Amino acid sequence: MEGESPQRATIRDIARAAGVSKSTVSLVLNGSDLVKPQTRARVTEAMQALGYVYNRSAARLRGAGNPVIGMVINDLANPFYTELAIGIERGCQTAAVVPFLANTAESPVRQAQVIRSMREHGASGLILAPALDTDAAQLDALTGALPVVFAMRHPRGARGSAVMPDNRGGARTATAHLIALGHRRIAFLGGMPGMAVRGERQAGYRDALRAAGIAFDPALVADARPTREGGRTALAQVLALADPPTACLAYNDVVAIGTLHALADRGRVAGRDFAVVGFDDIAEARQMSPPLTTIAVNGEGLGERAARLLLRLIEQPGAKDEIVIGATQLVVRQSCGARLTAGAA
Amino acid sequence: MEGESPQRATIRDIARAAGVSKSTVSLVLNGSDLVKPQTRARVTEAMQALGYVYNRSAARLRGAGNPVIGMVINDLANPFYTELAIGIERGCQTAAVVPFLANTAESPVRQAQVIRSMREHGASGLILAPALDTDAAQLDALTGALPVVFAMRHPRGARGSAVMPDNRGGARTATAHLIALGHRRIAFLGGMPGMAVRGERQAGYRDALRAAGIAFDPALVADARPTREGGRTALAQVLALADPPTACLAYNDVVAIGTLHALADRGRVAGRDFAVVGFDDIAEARQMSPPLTTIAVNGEGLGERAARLLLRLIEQPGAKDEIVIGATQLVVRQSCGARLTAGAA
DNA sequence: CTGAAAGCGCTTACAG
DNA sequence: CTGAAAGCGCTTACAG
Repeated sequence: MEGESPQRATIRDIARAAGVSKSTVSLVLNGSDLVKPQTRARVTEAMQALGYVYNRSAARLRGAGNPVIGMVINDLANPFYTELAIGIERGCQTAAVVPFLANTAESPVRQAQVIRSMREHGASGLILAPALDTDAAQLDALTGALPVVFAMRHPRGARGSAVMPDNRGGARTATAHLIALGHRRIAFLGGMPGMAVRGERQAGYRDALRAAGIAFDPALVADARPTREGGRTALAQVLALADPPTACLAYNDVVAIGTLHALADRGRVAGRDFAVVGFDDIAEARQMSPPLTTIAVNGEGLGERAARLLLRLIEQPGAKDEIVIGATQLVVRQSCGARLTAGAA
Repeated sequence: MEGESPQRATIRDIARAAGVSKSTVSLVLNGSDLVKPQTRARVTEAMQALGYVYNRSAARLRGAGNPVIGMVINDLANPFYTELAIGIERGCQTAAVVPFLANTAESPVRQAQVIRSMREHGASGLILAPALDTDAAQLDALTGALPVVFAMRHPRGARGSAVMPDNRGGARTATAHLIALGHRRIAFLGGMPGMAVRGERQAGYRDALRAAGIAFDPALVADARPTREGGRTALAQVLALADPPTACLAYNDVVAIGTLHALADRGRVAGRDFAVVGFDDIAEARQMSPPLTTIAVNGEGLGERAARLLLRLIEQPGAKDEIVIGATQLVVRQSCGARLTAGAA
């Protein structure tokens, strides 16, 4: 039954065993209907008996078979990017392609290495959540003629498609929500200058302020690394102000969660003593105490769309690059104090 | 400069351009010192000019070059497994190998598919954090003669190496810590019956109870999915007891974090009103409010060791399988109330 | 429906 | 030090 051969069985081994030619075996492998059912059965049996496993690399060398793609993620330790990666992987499943994974940890140097490596390993396309400070020109040189779709960030000037959420619109909605709740001094917390995504979210924040006739106060934006720790320090910074804010929009959920913890440390409760709204809606957001109000971006969905887009680009070499902007949605939970304030209003 | 050719340049293109033979190009590619420096320079220039990228698949077909490996993860959405994956990926970097990634989401069916797929794509070995209810015999058939190293769970009877933490010892230490703090009624929260890792951790918990002469009370163990949500429900279950516990050991950190949130919801503060200890020490644990006392397992380190072990197994086909058990360490923070109780004692 | 032949991009002896 | 030749496991026309 098992008959595990020492060497991996090849197409010619099974041809010999089934008493047919290599071509015939290849035909059944590819599901051709040129093969007589009886022959096909003999071949299939032989494959079972010899424990045959198809060699896709050999097929690909000859120019056939499913592609392999590379996913290059800037920060897998951030739950949002994990969700993105899960979505990409799922998008690949349906097409029976298997993705390479690399985590660059925001290092452009590492990023260059892995892109090179993935190309050498035969990746037919790349999904790239680019590292901070990625140089567009260098990237173009690296990716060559390969289809690439950027996720979340699109390095200015780089060639390629992209899928990202409506950062500006989402931030505008979130801020408007806070304003509707009666807040006038609203901080923008976390993220570092130069982060493109943060720039967009901050623009949405200012849009909403302007629409409500609230002057933008630079003292209310606190830079910090986009981590839980960053959220803590950013909150501390604005709370120390002479005229502190009563609410904040966080750069992302991880930062927002940091602020929630920092609030708890001070014995203040989010949603009652201070309003916080996040961005991303990672799985964790719903689980917090109090549950985090946030802008849902659907990271898995974005990942899946990126995968599908890339697969299409690979299939149709002439296809033009595309930018897809995913819709966002305000998810009201408790950290913004909506119910309380709404009830009081 | 750029000269991106329509077709990918091959070794013979660059041979022609440099005025040498294919063999010579191959030699410089592999860093042989049989090539005159001047010749090497000419070849290297030609590679630059033609934008040559090495085709590792072709090399591997011929039996050379670095391997590619597959990492198959049961639950990438759990931060612990993300850390494991990051470690694996890092372990691969040093050896210049690139890993395939698949997330099985605990589905043995999906797991079988991806293993097959990765073999077809030429993976020379597998790191497997197996899905629940993985059938050892079926798995053995799937992995064939391939080196495999299991991470975290080793399906009973399956062939392969493994790297996992000292679950029993860690749980024993954690429980003993709680006992030393004065607790007598200590719950074991989360995880489902049949999970191997949970069995080990629970055994350690009972070891410590026995050593302290505390009778094991089955009412104090609450099954629940190993998620934040599971942690909430498990805590609710034991708190509803007539004679509720004053402390708990959670199956893992994610569960522990769920209990922390559930406590906060009830206006109780962990470490003062109730002691909680987790298991894994994911990055998040330190960030909680209050910070989570837990058993550090070093997920990234485990992943890195798994990668190294696999690489060694691939390199030395004769090598025997190995089981490596990683040491664990109690990290005392605040959720166990150590300082308070210790001060009071 | 099936077989013989060429070739994908490399590496590896084997000669020179 | 460098070149000609065979072969890794497949697929693809091309004949029969």
